[in-house]
Amino acid sequence: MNNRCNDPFKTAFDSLDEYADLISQVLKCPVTIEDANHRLLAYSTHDERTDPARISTIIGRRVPEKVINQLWKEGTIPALLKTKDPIRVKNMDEIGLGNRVAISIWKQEEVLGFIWALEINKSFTDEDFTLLKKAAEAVKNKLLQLQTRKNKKEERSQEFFWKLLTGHLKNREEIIEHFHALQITPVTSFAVLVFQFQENITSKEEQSISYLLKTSQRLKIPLYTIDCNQLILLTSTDYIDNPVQELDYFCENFVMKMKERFKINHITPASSSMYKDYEKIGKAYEETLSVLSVKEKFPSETADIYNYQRLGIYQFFDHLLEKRKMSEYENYSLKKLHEYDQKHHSNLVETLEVFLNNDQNIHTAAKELNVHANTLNYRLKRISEIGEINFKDPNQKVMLFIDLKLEKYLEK
Amino acid sequence: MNNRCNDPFKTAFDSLDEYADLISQVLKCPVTIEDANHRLLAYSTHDERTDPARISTIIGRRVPEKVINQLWKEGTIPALLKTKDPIRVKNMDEIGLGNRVAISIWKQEEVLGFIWALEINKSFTDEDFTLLKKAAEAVKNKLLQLQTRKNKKEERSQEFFWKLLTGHLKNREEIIEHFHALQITPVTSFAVLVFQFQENITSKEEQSISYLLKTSQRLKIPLYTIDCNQLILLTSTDYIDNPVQELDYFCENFVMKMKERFKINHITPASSSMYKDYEKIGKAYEETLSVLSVKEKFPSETADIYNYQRLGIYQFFDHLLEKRKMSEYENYSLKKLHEYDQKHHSNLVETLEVFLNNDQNIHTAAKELNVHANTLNYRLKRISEIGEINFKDPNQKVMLFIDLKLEKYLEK
DNA sequence: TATCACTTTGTTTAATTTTACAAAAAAATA
DNA sequence: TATTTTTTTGTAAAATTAAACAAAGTGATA
Repeated sequence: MNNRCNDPFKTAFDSLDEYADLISQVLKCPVTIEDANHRLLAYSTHDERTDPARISTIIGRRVPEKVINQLWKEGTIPALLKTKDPIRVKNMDEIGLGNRVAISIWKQEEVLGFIWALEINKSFTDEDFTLLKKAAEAVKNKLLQLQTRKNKKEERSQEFFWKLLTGHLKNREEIIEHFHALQITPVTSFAVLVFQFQENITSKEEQSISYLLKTSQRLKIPLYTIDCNQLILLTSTDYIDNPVQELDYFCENFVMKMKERFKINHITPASSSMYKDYEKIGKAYEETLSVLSVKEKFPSETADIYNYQRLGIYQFFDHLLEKRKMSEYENYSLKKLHEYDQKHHSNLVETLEVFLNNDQNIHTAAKELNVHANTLNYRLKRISEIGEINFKDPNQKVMLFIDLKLEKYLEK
Repeated sequence: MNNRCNDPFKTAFDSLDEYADLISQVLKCPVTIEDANHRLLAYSTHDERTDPARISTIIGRRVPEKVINQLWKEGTIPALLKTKDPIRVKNMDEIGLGNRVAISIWKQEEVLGFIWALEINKSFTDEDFTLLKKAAEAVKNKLLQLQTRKNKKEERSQEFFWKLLTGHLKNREEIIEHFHALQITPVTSFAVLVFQFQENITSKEEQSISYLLKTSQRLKIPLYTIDCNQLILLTSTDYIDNPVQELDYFCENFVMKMKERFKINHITPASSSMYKDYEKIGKAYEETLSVLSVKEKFPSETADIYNYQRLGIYQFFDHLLEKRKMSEYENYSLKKLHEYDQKHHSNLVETLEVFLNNDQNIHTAAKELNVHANTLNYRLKRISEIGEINFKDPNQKVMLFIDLKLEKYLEK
C-alpha cells in the first residue's frame, strides 16, 4: 500500500478511460479528464455519485459553455493556467457545479488538459492533492500522443481550407470527399469569418485562439487557419435560427473574450454572407476582406457592422464615389444647406445627418445633438425649406443619406 | 367724316403706338394691342380711364398670367382663336377686368395678335364693331413686319442654343457676347428642360408651344428649340426662391396646359440640375436625357419625378444593377422573405416595399395594402424576425429599399 | 377531422409625437 | 444703437402611434 501511495500511476494503460478509473479508485471520487479546450477525453465510471455539470459534460462530450464562462469569471481557469497545483472550486448551484478540485496537466509551459475530481461526501486531504499531482504527471504522456495525432490532422485540414479559400478546389464531389477524409461533417450552409489582429499572430496567441474556438459551442467551426495577422474561419450556419445575428454575436463575443481572457486587443472581425455552394468559399472570403477594407475607410460609421450583408450601402460605396467624381454631381439640397451653414454659422447639415442616422427619431437625434426636441423640429422645417426637401419622400431621404456619407468621405 | 368712318385707318403710321392712339380716338375708349402671346405691343394714352388688368398689363409689358388663365377657362381666348369677329368680355372683378371687347388679328389661318378696347361709360355699337374689324386689318401689316424681324432673331437664337447644348461653345466671354448680340440677358443660374412628345412636333404644335412658353411668366425662358419630338428649353432660375419646386411646377403646368388648351397629350417632362457655368449647358442637357431614359425604365416609380435631382437613387441605378449582376449578390433578408412568401403564400416582400414606399408610415401603408394597421404591425414584426432586419437601422433599410427596387427591375 | 401554429382584426390603454403658441436669447440689419 | 429677423427653449393640448390582449379566422399537418 505504501508503494501504491508513493506512485500508484506508474502502470501503463492503453486508454485514458482506464487512467480515469484508476484515479477515481485511488481518490475515491468521480474523475473527469479534459483537454486544454475543455473537451471530454475520459471519465471514471465506477462511482455513480455526480453533479449536473458533470452529467452535461459527459453527455455533450465537452464542458458546457456557461460553465466555462463562469469558471473564467470566478477565477478558476485563470488560476489553473498559472499554477501546477490543484485548485479547489466551491460549489456553484446556478450552473449545477458541486465542490470539486481541478489540476492542470502541463508539458513545459503549455497546458495540455485538466483533471477534475468531485468532492462528494468527502474533502480532499493534502495527501489526495499530492496524488492528484502525480496523476496529472502520469496522464501527460498519454495526452502528448493524442496531440501529435491531432496536429497531423490539423495540418491536412489547413491545407484543404486554403485550397477552398483560394478557389483551387472546384469540383463539388472532390470537396465532399476531402471533408469525409478529414472526418469533418460537410456543412450545407456556411459563412467565412476573418478576425484581423493588429500584429502578426504569435504561436502563443494561436493557443488562445484555438482555446476560444474549441470552447465556443453556439457555432460550429469545421475549419480554421491563420494568415499573418488574420484568423480565418469557416463556420457552419446549419440549424441556426437567426444566422446573421448569431454571426454578429460570435464576432463580438470572440473579440470580447480575447480581450478579457488573454488581454489581446484591437481585433477587427468580419463575416461574409451565407452560402450553400462550396465553390463560393473563395467569394465569401473576398467578402470578408471587402468588409475589412470598408471598415478601414469608415471606422466610425461601420464600428458595429461585421457582416457583409450588414454593410448596407457601404457595399457599393467605391462604385458610387467613382460615379459621383466622374459626373461632378452636386446634391442641390446639400449644397444649399452648406451655403446656409457657412453664411449663418449654423450646422444644418450635421443636424440632418444626425437626424437620418437616428432613424429619423426626433427624440434620440435631439439628445445626440444636445438640443431641445423643438429646436430640432424647427431646424428640420428650415432644412426642408432651404434644401427644398420633402421629408415624406423616402427616395429623397435615401439619396441624402447616401450623399451625406459620400461627401463625408470625400472631405477627408 | 363719312370717309373716316368708312376706313379711318388707311393712313400709314410709323409705330404701333400711333395706331393704338388712333383706334382709341375713333372708338373713344382705351385701347391695347398685344401679340399672339399676349405681350404688349402698344397702348393708347389719350384716355385716362382704365381698369386694374390694363394697368398691370402695361406695367409688366404683358398680360398677367392669371388673367390669361381666366380668359382661357372662361372661353374668351378659345373664341378669339376661332373667329375673326370681336368678342365681348364681361367684367371680372376677381382679376380686375372691366367690360371690354377684343378682336384677333389674322394672317391667313394664323393669329398674329389682339386688340383690346375697354368699354368704360359706354357700350359698343355694331358700328364700333365694324370699325374694330377694320382696325384689326390695318394693324395686321404692321405686325407682319415685326414678326419677320423676330423670326430672323429666333433663327440665330436657335443656332446659338444648339451650339451650347452640344458643347461647341466653351469660352465664357464668347458665350456672353453671343447673349448680348441676341439681346438676351445672360442668366447666372439656369436649368435645361426637355419635353418629350409622343410624335415629332408639327409646326402647328410648335405654335401652341410658343404661345405657352411666351405666356408663362413664373420662369424666364431665354432660349428654346425643337428637335424631332423634343422641346428643349433653357430656363433662368435667377431670383427664384424654390427653384426645384418651381421647375417641377413648370413641368406639370406645361403638360397640363398643352392637354387642356391644345389637346396634346402624353408629353414627358424632364429637367436638369441647376448650374451657373454656361459651359455646363451640355451636361445639363445630358441630365435631362438621362431623366427621360430612367422614366422609361421605371415609369410608375418615377411618374411624378421630372428633375434630375429628384431622381434620387434612380440616378445610379444602372451602376448598381451592373454591380449586383457582377457579384451575384443576393440580399439575405429579401431572400428569406421571398422563401417565406413562396412557402406560405404570403406577401411579406410586397408589404415591406409598400411600408418603405410610404415613408414607414404604418397608417398610410396599411391603407394602401387594404389591411388593418395591427396586421401591418404584426407583419413587420414577422418581417424583422424572418429577414433578421433591424428596423431601427437606417442603413439596413436604405439597402432594402434599393435592393427591392433593383429586384423589381431585374424581374421584368 | 381535430389540432396546432399562424394570421387578421378589433378594442383599449399607455406612450409618444406633433403642433401651436409664447417668451426669451442671439444674430443680423439699418 | 435700435429694430428686425432668426433661433432656441418651454409648456400644454391635440393627435398619432405603439403595445397588449382577446377573439376569430385560416391553413397546414398528422
